Amino acid sequence: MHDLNYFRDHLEVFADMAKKRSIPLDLDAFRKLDHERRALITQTEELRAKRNKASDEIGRLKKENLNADAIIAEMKALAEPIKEKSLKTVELTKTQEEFLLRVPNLLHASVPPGKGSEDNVELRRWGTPPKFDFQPKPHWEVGESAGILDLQRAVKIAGTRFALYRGPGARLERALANFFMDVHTHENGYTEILPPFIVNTASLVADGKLPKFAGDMFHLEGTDLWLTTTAETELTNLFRDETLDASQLPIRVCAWTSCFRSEAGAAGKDTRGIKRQHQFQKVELFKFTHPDNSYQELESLVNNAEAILQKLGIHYRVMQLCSGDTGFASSKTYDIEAWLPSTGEFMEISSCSNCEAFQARRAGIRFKPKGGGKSDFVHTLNGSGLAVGRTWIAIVENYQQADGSILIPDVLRPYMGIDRIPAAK
RNA sequence: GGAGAGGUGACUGAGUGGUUUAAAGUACUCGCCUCGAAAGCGAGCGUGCGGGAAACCGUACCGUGGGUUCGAAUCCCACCCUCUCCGCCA
Repeated sequence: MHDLNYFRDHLEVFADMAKKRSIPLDLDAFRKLDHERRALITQTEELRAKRNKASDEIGRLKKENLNADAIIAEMKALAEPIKEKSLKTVELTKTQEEFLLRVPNLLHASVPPGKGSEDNVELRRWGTPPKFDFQPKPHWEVGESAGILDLQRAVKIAGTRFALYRGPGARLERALANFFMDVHTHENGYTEILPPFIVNTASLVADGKLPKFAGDMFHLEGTDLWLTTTAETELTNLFRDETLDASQLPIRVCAWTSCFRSEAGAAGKDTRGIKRQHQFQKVELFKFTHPDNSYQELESLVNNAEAILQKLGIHYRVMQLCSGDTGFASSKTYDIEAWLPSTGEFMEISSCSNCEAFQARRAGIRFKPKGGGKSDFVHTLNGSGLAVGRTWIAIVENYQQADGSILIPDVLRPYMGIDRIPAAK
């Protein structure tokens, strides 16, 4: 969310942002509402001031055993208009907040213009695609024939867009998660967090998921609770309504969680295989930083995520998202995309963003500057390090062999206990 | 799930209807004192919103939301959370 005073005084900045993101933003409606609201507040507070003064007077008169009936009668008449005006004020304030909660973050100056993913800019590539002397198969075929992926039974148990892994397939998912967490905690300086996988409404508003994206989540009926769509939500809310000390920054945390997405509106997209699921595992990287160096921290965050793919030996590219493709809460986002030989295309496997103070303001996460002075909002950064299920896909596709077996990359062998997943059980 | 106790500023903690703007202490910041420090003394010390060029003024906030009243931290109702005990349970 944006600071109300800044928003009001810089409407042209926000009009420009809306244009770059190709979203509608009715600033005239805001202007009118804001004007009306402020006029009403002034009126209400004048009446209240009058009443407060009279109440003091009544108290004084009563103390001295003097008659106060005349003033009391006068104030009684004031009660109704005060109530009426303050109710209207609350209503207008709510409308205004609702409006502001739906305004996306401002974009960093370096974000390239563009409408959608087709306008994202490729920054660099690492490695090369593996060479096959046969036609590489898609992951669901490799997985099903090796007996490590069972989509039919997953449908029976839960429904479409769910997966069931078996034997070394299940072990591979667990091995990847452990490997990621070990690298980030031992080599990259992140502290491991194991948070709840269910979050309340307040946490989602603070994170920026609500009110706008309620349709993308699973809501637990009759409660204030939702299944988490990403550990970003839990990690953002670690320090909600807390003031940190500047000397503590940056704080780097990571978490392995299950994530749940209803994928409403994704009908027909990625229906084959396990690329787009209602439930998947992800290792999330998260930083709370001083505003002065959040962009340096964004670069190292991306590098931390890239390091995983390098260790696994998977060919990838890093994209900078254009203005139209940058997420609601983000000022600047890099995507990492892993190579899939079956389609000859890259697949998003990580998304790393600097949200600047956008989430911190919603969540009330401040820091006290070193030399003292007024506290300010931290910057929050998040990124996948990496999506576990999609890395599973990348491993299975890139390391498949002509006989249907799957080689295990060296770094994963200690976690798997085997160097190859055999073709048949 | 049941019973009891409790939720007040960064922290401790007073405050059961009004002449007061939440007492006091601790911590913190500044000043005086000192060669320097401690102690002592003096002052400051919340957030949002509205008005104002500013100084500043006004207003709201004592878990949350309603209600009673001319006036609520204080009285009433509902809910949430924490602690203790019991029950259940991986």
